[in-house]
Amino acid sequence: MRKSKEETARTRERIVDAAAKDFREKGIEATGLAELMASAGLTHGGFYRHFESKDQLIREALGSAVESEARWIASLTSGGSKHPLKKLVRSYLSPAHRDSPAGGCPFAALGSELTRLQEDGREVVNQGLSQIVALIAPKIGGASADTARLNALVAFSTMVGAMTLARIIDDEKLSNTLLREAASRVGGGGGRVPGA
Amino acid sequence: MRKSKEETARTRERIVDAAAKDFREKGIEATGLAELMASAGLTHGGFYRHFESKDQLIREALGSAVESEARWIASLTSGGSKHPLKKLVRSYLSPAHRDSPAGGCPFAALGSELTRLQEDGREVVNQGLSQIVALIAPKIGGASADTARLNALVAFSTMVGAMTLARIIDDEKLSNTLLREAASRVGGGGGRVPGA
DNA sequence: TGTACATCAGTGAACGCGCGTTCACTGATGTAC
DNA sequence: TGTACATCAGTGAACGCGCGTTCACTGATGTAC
Repeated sequence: MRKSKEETARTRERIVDAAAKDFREKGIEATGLAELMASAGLTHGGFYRHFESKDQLIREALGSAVESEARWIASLTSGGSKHPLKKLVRSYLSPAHRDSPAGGCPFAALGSELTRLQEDGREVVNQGLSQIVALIAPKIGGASADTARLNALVAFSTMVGAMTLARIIDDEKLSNTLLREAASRVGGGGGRVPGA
Repeated sequence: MRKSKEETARTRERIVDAAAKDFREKGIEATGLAELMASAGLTHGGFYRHFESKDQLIREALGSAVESEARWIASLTSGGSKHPLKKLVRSYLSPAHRDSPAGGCPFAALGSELTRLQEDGREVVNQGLSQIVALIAPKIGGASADTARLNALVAFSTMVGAMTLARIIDDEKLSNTLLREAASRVGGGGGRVPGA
């Protein structure tokens, strides 16, 4: 049953993608390898042909999730939009994002689990965070580049916290209101944004 | 080895307290019953004399953690303080709180795990959240009582998000700066607060 | 280009381990008279 | 108040189960000549 190099590479990618998705949906610890391999269309025995350990997969999956968030932010804030920050904030703090954590922000989906990561995983996540902050900073602005980065970090804190609480809150109306209000506080207020 | 009613009640409380602490420190799923009973000074076999299941303990421990946060907020914001909100925000967003999650805010310590709780646990946590918001609302103010509560909820979102990210961030200087900056954004800025 | 052999991706059973839960047992507490 | 018995908090061993990990095996791919 040996597979070609290309197919092997594609399989590996499929496992990382499934992990990035399952981890955000069910939590890292709560996701078993057998379950995860099944959602990549494989049996669990083959896992170790691709990875040394679950820890290694965690690192790669978190890296992938964080990178795809960065790409998502970059695509929303680039292009000739008049209000890139508003677009980003509204998209992030949308009910759609709240209701599908599997494809969304790993900081909101896994926040408290990320604080307990060991060194290697923390490094990946920290690098991703500073990348995200660097993308938001020029859109949010500030007296200096440092101030802009700090503004971006505080704004991102609000977005992560509001999304986490919006997912905890049972009352859907209150949850929606929180998202809307937090968005307006962070720079997503005012009129409609086309395509957001 | 039967114990008196009073001692039995104290033992039960000790288990709940240990759980409230261990859960916030290591995560709910990651904390085993044997480990938890040991930190209450018992062997694991006796657990089921006090609780029907781990799920029941989770509910009680979360209730306890959330209640003690409400008491903490109440004590900080009551009394004749001139700047009760500032006092609360600075205390919440302190490096001391960041460095000891075991005794701190369960929303910051367990945020993403709380989003995956089933019905009973969600209810406890939702009730606690609205209690906390009700305590902060009069201190933060707003055009109406509803607006004040919404302001409080958004402010709390920022606090939870900033604390979560501050715990993820490896660079201690940046982590401290985030806490300070988030505090000033939420109403904790300006000069010193005596006793905060 | 064709043949012979080594490699290795994927399968499915099995490993030890720690989990939540159950149980027989002990002996101090609580209760009935 | 004192005695006899039932209750039950806590212990420590054991349960089945699912976890991460390992392994023998299969057969298509890759390589050497």
